[in-house]
Amino acid sequence: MPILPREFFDRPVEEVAPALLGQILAHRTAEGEVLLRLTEVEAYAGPLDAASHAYRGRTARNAVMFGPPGHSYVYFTYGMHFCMNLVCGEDGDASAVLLRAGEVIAGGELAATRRPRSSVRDLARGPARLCQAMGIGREQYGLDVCSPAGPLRALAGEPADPASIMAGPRTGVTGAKETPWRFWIDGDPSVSPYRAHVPKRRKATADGRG
DNA sequence: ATCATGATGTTCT
DNA sequence: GAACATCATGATG
Repeated sequence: MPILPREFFDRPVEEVAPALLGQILAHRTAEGEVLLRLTEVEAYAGPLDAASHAYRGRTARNAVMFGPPGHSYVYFTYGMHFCMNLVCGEDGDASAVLLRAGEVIAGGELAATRRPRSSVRDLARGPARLCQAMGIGREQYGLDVCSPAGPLRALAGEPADPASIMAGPRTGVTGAKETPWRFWIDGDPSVSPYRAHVPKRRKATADGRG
């Protein structure tokens, strides 16, 4: 299976994101390899996008976003989960595509070991589940997915039929709520349910009740 | 199927 | 201190 060339990622992020649907993410570890067919993604467009991690400029966490395309941006969130992006655009654009869901097409046994209580359908249905099933964590930060010998690679699959690609608002973000940069394959069972962002309530309210 | 809620700790203000 | 690109679970229809 051929690898995706760097030029694939070196385009505007809103163009790369839908093109990623149907492509394959492969991750090889000592335990084996898992292959995932991407079915749902979200585009984030650098410092001008209020929903992007690059919105307030470069930090230690988002540094890889400001580098060349075709690299992985992995971040830790909610105290327990990892999510994974692929850097897009020209070097310095700081745009990236969040990998939200996919279908495990090889290495399902290994993926199931990593998510023992999950049904097959839910193995990579959601960005944090995807990372868990694929074995993605801090160690995979900044890897070049266009490197043929690398452990983490983006492979050329069967691109999704353009007629089956849907677009809508991004999930769980507070800024730029309207921008329809979530893309998914219509009707695919591995696509995650949409959830609008809800601010968390603190334990105690300071308004005198309770 | 939906809804509500607690868990957890890093990052940024 | 507050926010956070989430998930599992338990209640309910």
